[in-house]
Amino acid sequence: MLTPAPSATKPDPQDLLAWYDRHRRDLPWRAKPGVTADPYRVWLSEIMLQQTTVTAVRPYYLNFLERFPTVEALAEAPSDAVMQAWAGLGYYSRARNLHACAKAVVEKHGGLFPGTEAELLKLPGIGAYTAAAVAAIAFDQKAAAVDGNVERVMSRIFMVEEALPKAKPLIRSLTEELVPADRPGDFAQAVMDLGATICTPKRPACALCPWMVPCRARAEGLQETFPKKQKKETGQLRKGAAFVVLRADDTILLRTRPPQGLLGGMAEPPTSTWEPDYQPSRAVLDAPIEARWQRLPGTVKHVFTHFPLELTVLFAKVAKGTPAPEDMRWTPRLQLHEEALPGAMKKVLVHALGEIPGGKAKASAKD
DNA sequence: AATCCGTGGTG
DNA sequence: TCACCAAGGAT
Repeated sequence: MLTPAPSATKPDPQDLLAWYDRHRRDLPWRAKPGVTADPYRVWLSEIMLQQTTVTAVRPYYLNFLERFPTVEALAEAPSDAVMQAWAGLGYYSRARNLHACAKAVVEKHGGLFPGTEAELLKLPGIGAYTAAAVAAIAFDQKAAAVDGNVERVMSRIFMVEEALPKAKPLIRSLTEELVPADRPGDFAQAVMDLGATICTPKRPACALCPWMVPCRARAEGLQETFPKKQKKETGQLRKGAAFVVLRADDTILLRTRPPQGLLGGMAEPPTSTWEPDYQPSRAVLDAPIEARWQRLPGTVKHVFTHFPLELTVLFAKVAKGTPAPEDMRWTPRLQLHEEALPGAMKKVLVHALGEIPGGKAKASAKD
């Protein structure tokens, strides 16, 4: 051979499992060592953890478990209660699918989650990753759960030059070959713990890594350049107006967004359309109700996945008995915290009314 | 296959 | 400030 192989050593799953036994994170949805996990809790946590940090999920998970202790309880709950409990966590289609999935498990599977990847995959809100994760963690199936952590770890270990997402099939097959037959669930959680605590996106702690020796990227000093990714551009700023109406009986005008699309099924004060060239000076023309509108100083800014939003807030007081326009309703100000209000809309209400009693949105007045 | 979906933390 | 990212799925 004229050129030496980068590394002939293969990563040993047992080395990772030994590391996991000493350094595993203690998480509320994670069963104690040697104990088989409850499928309902594993599934619930996996849905919440999709594209969401452990820190953000923890309080929501505990609250959900208290309000909906079993899959039956969740299936029987009204949709409003589920959406309200999810409000603030983001990606609200997850909440709708979560509810639909609970109903399907009760109606089609007698209240017991199916134990194979293929059957799990048929349920709403469960894709390739979650099916494998639940199968491995809750049912000891030899399944490869490939999430963002695993993609990062594998792309570094094997120095995958192809960019994501094109590299997904290759990374999946590389992962499948490493899943051990004896502890597939622990292996899945071990790779994710490694990615979350050692093999981090920036400044990975390679010196502490159980797979430092076989890691090809580390051998080249190029670990931080993996995984390669396609760039995506940030969206254009959209502007609009939000209308906060306070009726004399201390109620606020709200509506529910359509079930599909952005913030689907969530509550909000009425707003104009959101467009790049929206003129706030003409916002009163879009008002849902006739009133003496007061344009509040400053704006509310919010960043969605694919575009930033800037809302001008208009405020009005109206007389008791004023009827709500079509498809809108009056909610007592003291019950706003029971509404399924996404973060952006909480910011709007806080901007106009001050802190929401029992709410937990942060104020954000600018300009 | 590429786009659409929230939010909060971080360097 | 800002780009990046976090236990992805549906269409």
